[in-house]
Amino acid sequence: MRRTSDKHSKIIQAAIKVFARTGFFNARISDIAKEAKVADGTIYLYFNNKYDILLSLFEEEISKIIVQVKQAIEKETDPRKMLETFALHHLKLVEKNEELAEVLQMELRQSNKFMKEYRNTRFVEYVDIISVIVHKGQEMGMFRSDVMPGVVKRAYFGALDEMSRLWILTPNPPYSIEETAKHICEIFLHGICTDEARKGALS
Amino acid sequence: MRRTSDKHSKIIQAAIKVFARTGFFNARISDIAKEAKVADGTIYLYFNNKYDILLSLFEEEISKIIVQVKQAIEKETDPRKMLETFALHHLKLVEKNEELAEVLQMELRQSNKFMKEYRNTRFVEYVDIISVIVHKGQEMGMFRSDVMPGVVKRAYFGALDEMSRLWILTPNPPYSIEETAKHICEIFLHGICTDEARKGALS
DNA sequence: CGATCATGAATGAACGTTCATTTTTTACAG
DNA sequence: CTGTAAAAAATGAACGTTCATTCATGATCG
Repeated sequence: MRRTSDKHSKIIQAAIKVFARTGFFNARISDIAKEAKVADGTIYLYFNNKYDILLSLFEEEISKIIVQVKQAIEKETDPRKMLETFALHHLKLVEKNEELAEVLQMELRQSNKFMKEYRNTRFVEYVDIISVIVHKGQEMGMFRSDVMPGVVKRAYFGALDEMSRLWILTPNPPYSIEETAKHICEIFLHGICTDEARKGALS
Repeated sequence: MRRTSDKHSKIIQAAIKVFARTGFFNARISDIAKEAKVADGTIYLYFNNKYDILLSLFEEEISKIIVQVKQAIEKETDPRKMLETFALHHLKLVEKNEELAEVLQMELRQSNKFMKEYRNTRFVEYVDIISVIVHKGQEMGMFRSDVMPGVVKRAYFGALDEMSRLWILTPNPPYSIEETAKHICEIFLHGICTDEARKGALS
């Protein structure tokens, strides 16, 4: 195995750039090769095909993210704080690595082919971080026991990911990442109703 | 203009089927032609190119949806009920027209390029239905004035759309559409915290 | 020097789009 | 109502480009 140059990750990093710029289908292998400063053929020494690059990219990068988020969350004891930490981390990715965020968000979902036929366990693992937190909060009597962790995890993830889109798509976003993370977490924790409305007529 | 057969919409409907099945980039014009029972060349009498089909599809179908949702919401007076109605409508699309739901969902994310270029106003109009409701609720003193409608609309939409994915991806979904719509709305209205946690330490 | 790694030109299949030809519709005169 | 000719609509085979992938050759390493 090449060690000194580590072509494998050079290619992955190049692919992130190119996929983010042009999208998976419009990306040429030759573009990735050029970006990675290797020959076209070299890519096929490290990956089976174009799709395999996308797959590996996803596996490797999301694994790193999962580790980081889990570490950050372990530092907290309050499930509410944990949820906020998750939100912050999720949104911060746009700031830290916009190209990766774009690829993870846009390209990986261009077709449900990816989600369907390839049992996407890594992705599930990521979203399950949320449901574990929710469950913990329920055990502590802090979160309502009638909310379904399986729904909350998707809703929370979906809400955050949609916000990510905003930053990816708009040049100068109207909200800061930190305030938005807090805001969304706050909404999920306490809802948008006023206390008066809360007491009043049924939901 | 041909009236009796209306090739335009026949092609659009065929495209929805084919795009849903294979995704935009893997879809062949010849597939759409076959599905619509027209010749390949005929498609180019009605659309400029492949991309134009996607664009038209998007515009036309989302316009119909907007009209329907707005009508349903106008019947309600309570903003909380309006939010629930929106959720129900959004999720119901998977039931009513799964293929369209799939296309709208993945192509929306996929073609962020097209969001950028075309300033996708129809989509914005759809999501703005939510922010209008939130604003109304705030004016009525029913929703907290410190929540930002611009964030809530995205979060709510994102949460719902992520749930849609569940039904599109999983053969036999664990939750019913109606209960999920209610559940998500309920979470956004009141939050997941218990009353005890609410009173306790800060958020 | 044998083995491993890298190269990039050549290959071949795929597919969006065009356009010469055919079919259908329309208009209208007898 | 019928015949007919121009216009409009539809067809699908052919074109030409684009690229993923391969592999014979060359470079580098141990």
